[in-house]
Amino acid sequence: MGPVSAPTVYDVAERSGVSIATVSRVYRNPDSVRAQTREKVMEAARELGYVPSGSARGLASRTTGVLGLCFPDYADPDAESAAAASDADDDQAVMLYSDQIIRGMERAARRHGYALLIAASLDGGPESLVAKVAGRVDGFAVLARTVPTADLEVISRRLPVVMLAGPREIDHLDHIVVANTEGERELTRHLIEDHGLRRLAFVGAEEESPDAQARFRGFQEACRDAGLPVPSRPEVRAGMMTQAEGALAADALLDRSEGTGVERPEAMLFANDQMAVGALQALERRGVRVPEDIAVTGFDGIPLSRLVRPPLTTVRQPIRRLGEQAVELLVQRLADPGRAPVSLELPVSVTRRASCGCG
Amino acid sequence: MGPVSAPTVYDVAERSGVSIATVSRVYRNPDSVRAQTREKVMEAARELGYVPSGSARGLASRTTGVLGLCFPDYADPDAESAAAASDADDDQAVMLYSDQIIRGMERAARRHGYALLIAASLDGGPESLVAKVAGRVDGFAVLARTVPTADLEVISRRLPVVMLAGPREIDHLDHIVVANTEGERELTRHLIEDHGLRRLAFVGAEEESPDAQARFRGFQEACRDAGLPVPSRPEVRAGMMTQAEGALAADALLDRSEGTGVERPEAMLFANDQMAVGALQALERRGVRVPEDIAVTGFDGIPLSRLVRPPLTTVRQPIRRLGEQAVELLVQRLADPGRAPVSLELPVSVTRRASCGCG
DNA sequence: GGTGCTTTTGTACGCACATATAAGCCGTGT
DNA sequence: ACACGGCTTATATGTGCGTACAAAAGCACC
Repeated sequence: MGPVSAPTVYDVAERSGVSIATVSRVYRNPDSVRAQTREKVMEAARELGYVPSGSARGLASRTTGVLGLCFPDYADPDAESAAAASDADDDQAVMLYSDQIIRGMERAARRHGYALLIAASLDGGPESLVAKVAGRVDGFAVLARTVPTADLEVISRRLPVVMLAGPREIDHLDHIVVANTEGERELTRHLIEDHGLRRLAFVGAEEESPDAQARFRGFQEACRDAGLPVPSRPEVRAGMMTQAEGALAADALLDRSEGTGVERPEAMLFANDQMAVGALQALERRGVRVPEDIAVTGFDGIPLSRLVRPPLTTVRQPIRRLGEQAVELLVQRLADPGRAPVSLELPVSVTRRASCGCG
Repeated sequence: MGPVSAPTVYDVAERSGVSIATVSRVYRNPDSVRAQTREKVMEAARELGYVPSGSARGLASRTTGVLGLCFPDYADPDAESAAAASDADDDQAVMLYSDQIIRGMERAARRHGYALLIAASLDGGPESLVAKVAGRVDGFAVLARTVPTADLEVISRRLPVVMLAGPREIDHLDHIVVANTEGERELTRHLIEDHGLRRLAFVGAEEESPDAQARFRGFQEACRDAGLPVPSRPEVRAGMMTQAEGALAADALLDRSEGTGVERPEAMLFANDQMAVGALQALERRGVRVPEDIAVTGFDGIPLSRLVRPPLTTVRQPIRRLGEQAVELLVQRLADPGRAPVSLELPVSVTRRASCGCG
């Protein structure tokens, strides 16, 4: 039958003829209760269908055993049928990214005995989802730009918060980024030095994406180091870092050179893999060969990047590690709330595949 | 500053000169408090860094606003460096599956104002992760075979539980499955009738996988319907439904026919996409062409299936939908605890691509 | 049977908030 | 002057469990 009014410690205590303290001990520290008593209690609990109330425990013990994650979900949660039915490509970028963080955090959390509470951020009144999460966890991670800084300011005074993959908006928070700039610089250097390419076009994204910005900086640095002209802004800016936008960007770049006398770029460097994959498709449609006619690169190292034809040269980003590290930082800070704020930069690595002309 | 001792309603009430009840109202039902009073309270809260305690709220209101998910994680959580560094392929099968459920549940949960608490199941004493989750949520979903039936029996008497993708172990629970048998039967029929294939080899998995079993039943039925010999067991059984195991299975099948005089099968039907993808790689390595020399099919319809060469004919399974439906069932049952147990079977659809000889 | 310990169990209070109920305020109508 | 009604806020109690401290029960030994 369905759930009935929930039994409490008192019910179990009464049924097994002990006090509530003993019932509590059986669950929190079984060894502190004589085996015989423990059995009595556990049997009564089984018979009654007793499950300890997490809320009551949390209240009494002042800890929840749960860590949280707030991430953005660009997809409209109401557009379910369309998205689910077609597994819309446009979703994949964000999805893969946050999914991997979730998985990384879940694993690391489990190692430390925590469960994971996740919520895509949503703007709202004083009762935003963020506040809800914040009240139910011992600490949590926030993907950049998902929670208003003002809210974070308040919340971070009450519990540990670690900021992921973005600018450090609040300087007393722990903070993790990946080496976007270094990675793109190294990738660009590879194209220039090892493949002798000169006319490079960087495809960025909306200005607000700090990742895309940092990667563009790396691109600039490599150009400068090589003595090439240093563009002050990306050649093209996509709106959403999706496959569709990547295809559009590639088309735009080619159109630009076909009509006019401008020479076609020798390489397109995309701010992420999704766009690069879309570009590969667009190029194939136009009969432009990769890498013979033009080199293409991405950034992130998502699984797709290895499976497309040609396999995509990219910069592998340890996304899952990002989630794991977030948990580690949270756990460490819970153990030592007083320590100085930590800022980590996770290393990335250039993955050379066929799309740039490598093996 | 690190987190300090958390301010409570009392602190906010005192600072803003109202009672704690008013503070509570401001958060739970802002409109029930005069705007002027509300502002006073909110400002005090901001100054103090007040965040309502989810535990206390849960206790007092007897609801948490959180739904849960228990799923299996076959990966060893301690093997972090190896797995994270290489993004091991072997992980992907499970990962994609549970990740999609997580995403589906998260979206649907958010639509209904819930957050999602996730935990990979872990055996343990009376304090297993499952119990922890159960105590902190208003209801939760369980992937088949992740929680001992005995535990579920107890927990389901206290709160709604919906069982996903597996046998209905407890008959008073809500339950969702996908049409595994029908899907594989239809797929097999397609190979037999439309491509004229006769020597079919089904690659299953460890016996305990109910999904693989159900799919094999569909395979059997199609063979029977077509008047072909009906195998009583899969041609090969993989251990883990991973790419690596799929490759091994493909090799095993080919080796078997090469050495001996046994004719090579005309088609390999894998119990899931991951194995099929691994098989494609193995076949390519051996110089066996797909679909000219042999047809290959999968099951699940993961994004990869469309990207591999050749694109994989498979059965699309609405995994994300599974998660969404789980939430819907939970929400409905929370609204009406008395209603009869629901059992859903989600439809699947055969996706014909090049790997079977289509298009 | 009593003594000095150790182990096991019980009592009582606190955790932070929700909410039912009561009280207060203010303007209106009698 | 007083009762009334609608709106706002305060008081008091309940929520289920953890735990310090106290009490009791074992237990070994004299």
